[in-house]
Amino acid sequence: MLRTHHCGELRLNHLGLTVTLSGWVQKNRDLGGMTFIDLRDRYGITQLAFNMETYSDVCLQARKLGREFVIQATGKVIERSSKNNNIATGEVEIEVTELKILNGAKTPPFTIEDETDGGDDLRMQYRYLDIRRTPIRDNLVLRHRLSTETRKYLDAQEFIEVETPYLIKSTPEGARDFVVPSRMNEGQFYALPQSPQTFKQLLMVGGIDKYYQIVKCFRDEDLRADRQPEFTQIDCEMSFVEQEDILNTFEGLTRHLLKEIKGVQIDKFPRMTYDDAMRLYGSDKPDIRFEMLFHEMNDLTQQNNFIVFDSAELVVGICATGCAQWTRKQLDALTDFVKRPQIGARGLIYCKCNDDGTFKSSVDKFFSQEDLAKWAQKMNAKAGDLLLIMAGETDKVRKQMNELRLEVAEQLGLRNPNIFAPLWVVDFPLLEWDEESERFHAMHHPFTSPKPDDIAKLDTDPGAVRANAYDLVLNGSEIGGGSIRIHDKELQRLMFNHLGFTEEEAQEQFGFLMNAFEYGAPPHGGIAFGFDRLCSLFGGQESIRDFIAFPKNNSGRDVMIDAPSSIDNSQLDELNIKLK
RNA sequence: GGUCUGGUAGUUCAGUUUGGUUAGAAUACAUGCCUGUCACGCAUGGGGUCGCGGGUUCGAGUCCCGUCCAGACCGCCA
Repeated sequence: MLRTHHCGELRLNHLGLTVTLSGWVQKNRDLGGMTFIDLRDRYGITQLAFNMETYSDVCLQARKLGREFVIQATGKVIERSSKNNNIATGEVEIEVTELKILNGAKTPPFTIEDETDGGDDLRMQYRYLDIRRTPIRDNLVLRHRLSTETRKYLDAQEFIEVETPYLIKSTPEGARDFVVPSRMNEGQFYALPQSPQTFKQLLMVGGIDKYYQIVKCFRDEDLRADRQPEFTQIDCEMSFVEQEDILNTFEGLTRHLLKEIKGVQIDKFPRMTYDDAMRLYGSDKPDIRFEMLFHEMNDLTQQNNFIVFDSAELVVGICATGCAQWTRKQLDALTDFVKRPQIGARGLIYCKCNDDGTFKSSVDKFFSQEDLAKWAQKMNAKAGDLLLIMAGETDKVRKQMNELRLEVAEQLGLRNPNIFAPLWVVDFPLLEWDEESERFHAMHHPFTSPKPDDIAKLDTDPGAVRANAYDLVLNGSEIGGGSIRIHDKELQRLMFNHLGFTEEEAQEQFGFLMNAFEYGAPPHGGIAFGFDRLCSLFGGQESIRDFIAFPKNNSGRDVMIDAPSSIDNSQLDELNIKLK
């Protein structure tokens, strides 16, 4: 037997027991007459003790053990004469009588410790060593628990998990597809799914009623800290439901996960329309852990000969509570922040609400104390608060102010990862104007149903048509999104038509779905959660990479296995592919 | 496609602003000493293509141009 116990379980009540442990050498402390070795496995660390007086052969052997050697040690569990409260097994140690090296190890390129000295690049190249570290292992355990609890909850709600194919058909809508050549069908290609969207709808036509799948999806787009080319969704669909049913069911899932994994009880999931979210937060995924709402200030700021305000479509401000004492340097840094090309604001106007009731603004030349007092009143500011104001084109300035709001909140420590504030954003627009192709695109996807009241506007004012679409936002991150789908063939045809598909294109790309709708498709809708992002939020981190066992780097490469890579000519020949 | 930051010992970094002696620190590693360590301690030692290529200069880790790699972001992600 290679081990009788693991390295995290021995306690005082095991005293006297002869045990065998196996694991990795975390650290070797050679004190001369004595040697201590920290033996590590997935479950913890147990100290092995070696004494020159009692078992000199074994002790001499132990002295030579290097980091990350794989060893097996047998001995008696004894109480430590000096205990270590920092580890769970710190009251006992093993008096080793037999020691066997199961495998040697080169010195690792970085230290296998919680605070490693290794950089990202190196850690990714030796990811199998990185995974030995507790923080990474904990993340993978968290991910496992989240998927387990998700399955428990959905199973209890009578959802069934159905696998859908990975080799499917490419469609030009949406993100770029990863493409797989077909050897047996010369010149033809599969695509990897961006999501199982059409298949889950076909499962509804198939009468599967409540479907879910924890499933890999693939998008060939540029990466970010929270975006990988292959990622995992909790994909769900239900039949005979309205929006309300979906929101309730998946609010339940989120509540369950927060309670089971984080021990957080959230009773209310507030709801906000897309229009309100944009107006009050400048974002379709507002972080509502803190207030700092937008205040539209056009009425109080325009026609005052201040050209920046007078020429603006929107003047909008936020109130940073208690920040009136911020220095010129801090305010200049904020101004630089919004003027960075990524944000692109022209400038930032501030007004300090001093403790003595006076106001100090960067536009004192144009506005009197009375004017500024009105601003403060409108923005519910008190003495000691700081007003931050930007002006410009409505869409742009909202976006810029959203960035500023998040930055200020960050500086004020209001983005606490241990606080969870979920929010439903509802009534998304159905269509979105795309400047590049000069046509409307589906904001969600082309299977999303319009609000019945708005269908008439499809011809007259397409941009104003609202959809039965919703996002679940958690702490300013979109963690899920879905919609009530179209189940009527004629309406689906109409949608494709409005999205600029010809009859033939629609038939060629989505004929299978429209045909299915002719055979009794039930009303249905669903949602998909970004599982990696959910994991990182629950783990309190910005990047999803350390919640994925083997992630890709910034350029979509796996630096450990060195993929992607070229393939040899015989493979290309077989696939009938010629490279340029 | 674009913006920004970084690349110096096995590793993490300092040094680059203002070019000039033998490129440093910590940690890791090796050797020796040490019987209660747990960030063990002490002593000694080895370890460098300053990402790569070109240029300026008497002289380049340092300045200039190009390029590669990594990270963050914008575009993109129905």
